[in-house]
Amino acid sequence: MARFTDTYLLALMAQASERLSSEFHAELARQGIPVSTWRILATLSPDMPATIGELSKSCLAKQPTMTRQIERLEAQGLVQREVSSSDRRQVKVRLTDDGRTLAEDLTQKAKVHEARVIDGYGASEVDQMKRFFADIVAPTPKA
Amino acid sequence: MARFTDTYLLALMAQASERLSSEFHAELARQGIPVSTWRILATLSPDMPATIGELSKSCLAKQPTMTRQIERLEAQGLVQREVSSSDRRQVKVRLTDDGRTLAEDLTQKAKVHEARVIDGYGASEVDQMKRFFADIVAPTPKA
DNA sequence: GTATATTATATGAAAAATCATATAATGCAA
DNA sequence: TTGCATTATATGATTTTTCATATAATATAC
Repeated sequence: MARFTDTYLLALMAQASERLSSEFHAELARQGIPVSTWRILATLSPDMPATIGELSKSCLAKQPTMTRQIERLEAQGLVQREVSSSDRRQVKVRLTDDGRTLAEDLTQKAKVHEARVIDGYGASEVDQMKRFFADIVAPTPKA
Repeated sequence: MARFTDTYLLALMAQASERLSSEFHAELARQGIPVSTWRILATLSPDMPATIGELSKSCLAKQPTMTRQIERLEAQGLVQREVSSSDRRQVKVRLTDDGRTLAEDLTQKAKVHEARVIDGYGASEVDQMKRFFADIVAPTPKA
């Protein structure tokens, strides 16, 4: 009898995701950058402000965690926050110039890594995969 | 210009993985079971001992984290540990009867949830996906 | 408009994860 | 065998994350 997790889709998917990311995460570690910080910078790149709530969804963290991560990044001068004018409950987070510089460097490296990961799979296969994932994350309404 | 993370494969994959799992994780939460505990129980199911190192890889946690999670589960009577006879550095972790009972209940629910997630995709598409992920997790040696 | 419900973020207290390193068993070379 | 590198797990100190809940703004019903 095999392990349950050897055939359970969500376990395979989570492990595959982790595996594919791990080399890049090691590169981040060499630069002293936590994965959680990378996710925030990547989400705000190239210059796309987001609220705490949007960031917490996108970065797979709970809201209180995100509030505190943003506090840290703000203290490091990588992001700045500002109350949203349309809804004063919301906090809009955006990259500072320093943050943008770092984010551009990292996203560039991420693209290189992505190309290496993708290499070996067919372009159409990769495209199909991206659409599959993107549709799960933000489903296109069915007709 | 779109967000970097809207087209970055690894971000899409991680978010899709999280999204698909979230409903089941909510079910776990209702039973007061942390996701980290679920991952361990699932890995040891149906009755497959594993070492601390194997568990930490499978459950996406660092080794010191896994040591402490296993301490907690042992205190709860869900798993037991034993020094491996073949290599006395290793610790073999296995489900107790109570642990197995809980794990069987949860894996059953996970299968039901998986079926619901899969529903809507073609069987061959799902199969292709599983093979794709499984091959990333445990690559089959190339000829 | 007022009261009530809902939503977005913040925060204190507690739990968990992580880093760096220690300990101990094994493998390997000479 | 001895010595040295490697591997597996444990642990102290610290940082992060999380839970529960507070605060404040907005939406809704009346």
